[in-house]
Amino acid sequence: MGIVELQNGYEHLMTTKPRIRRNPEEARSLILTAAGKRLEEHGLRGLNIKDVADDSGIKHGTLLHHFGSAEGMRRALLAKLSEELITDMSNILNSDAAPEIVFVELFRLMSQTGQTKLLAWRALEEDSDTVSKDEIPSMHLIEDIVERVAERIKGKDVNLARNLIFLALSAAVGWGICGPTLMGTLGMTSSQQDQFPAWVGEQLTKLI
Amino acid sequence: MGIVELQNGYEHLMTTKPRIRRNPEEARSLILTAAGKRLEEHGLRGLNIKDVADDSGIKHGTLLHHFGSAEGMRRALLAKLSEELITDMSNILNSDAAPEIVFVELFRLMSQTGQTKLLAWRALEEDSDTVSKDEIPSMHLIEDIVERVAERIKGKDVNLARNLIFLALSAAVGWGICGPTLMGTLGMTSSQQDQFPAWVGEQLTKLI
DNA sequence: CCTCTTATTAACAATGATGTCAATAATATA
DNA sequence: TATATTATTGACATCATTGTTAATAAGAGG
Repeated sequence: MGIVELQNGYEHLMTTKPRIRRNPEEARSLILTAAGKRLEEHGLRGLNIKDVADDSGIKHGTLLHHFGSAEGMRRALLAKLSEELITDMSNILNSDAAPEIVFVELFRLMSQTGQTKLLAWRALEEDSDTVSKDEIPSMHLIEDIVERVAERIKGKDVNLARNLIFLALSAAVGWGICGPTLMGTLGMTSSQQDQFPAWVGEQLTKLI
Repeated sequence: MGIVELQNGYEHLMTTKPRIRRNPEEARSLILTAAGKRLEEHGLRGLNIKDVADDSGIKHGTLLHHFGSAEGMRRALLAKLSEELITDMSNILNSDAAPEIVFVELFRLMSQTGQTKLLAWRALEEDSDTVSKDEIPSMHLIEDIVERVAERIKGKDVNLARNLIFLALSAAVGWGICGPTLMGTLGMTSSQQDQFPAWVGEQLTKLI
């Protein structure tokens, strides 16, 4: 770094600044990781190519070389985070754990600020075209999960299973998005707040 | 408008452009209404003072005069929308309607894109300091509502009432934020989707 | 060792958003 | 009517963000 910042008149002594040359996947990965951190810590305004590039230790021109445009970078991040979220959800729903545990885990997952911001970001993206279909990973296994839950229900009611899963998911999402705020206005103590996920699990289990 | 756009050399004929002078509240109201529309239709990027001013039929300098800064305008909008949402929620919860109806109404409220974007926006606002406490309208009546629901419960279980209300609210929020997307990946038909709010109402009523 | 590809970089250009300021005019108030 | 207040406006200044380009150098493959 300092090598190139010599006083004027000594340019002939300047050593060319060494370059790190990464392969494309590595560069893209570095950038998207930094971008994800920025989204968590600084919100959407943090997702500009200059700051993301700085955090990744590269120049913003290089970033543009890899993603084409600032929008391109953002869409890539959106796709990556969406995929990760779906994977996490699937893993939880697909586990052998008891229903109550599953619900608590779902709530825990959605409580992470990263997931909250991801969902909020997606909700804010005005035209749904911005998120092209093929960027949303398909969730083949979800049908298996629905059936597995259905098996625990008397009469193997698939629709009931689907509704229950959806209720759990949307409650978890709502909790992640504005749990603390709502809790506050509802006058809940923090211990009541902590118990809420478990309580939901307990109640929903009753509906099975 | 056209009056001032005469050819050069005729400036002496120019009539001074008439000015509309509004009182401050009216001006602020005009601006925030336009801003709200832009948030719905264009997302966060639509909330810049130039576009909002254009939509309100005023100059952006005037907007700055009333709100101090672009951030000031956004915070004012956030406060206004939050207040409206809380009011709407309170009205629904406070109505005499049967529980199932109440739940359906809550879901309908949250399905409006305006509410979705509001919540998403709030979730994205990085530092919670940005939303100062006094901008969130207090919800005194909520305690009354909780008690009224509790009266319908055997044993007047206030905590149960609170939890139920919160479950309904967070499910409605989750539905508003990513209902369609999740529904799609879960393989629900559109008629199943339409029935979901009513189904939730039915189920939650069982828990009373 | 030579050549080709391309990741990387600095410097610059272009655009957009935010904010400042002095002048003006509408309205209230004396 | 005369004066004070302030909402309004255009023109300008500033800053941040995005994008472009030509030159450079790291590494792959011959």
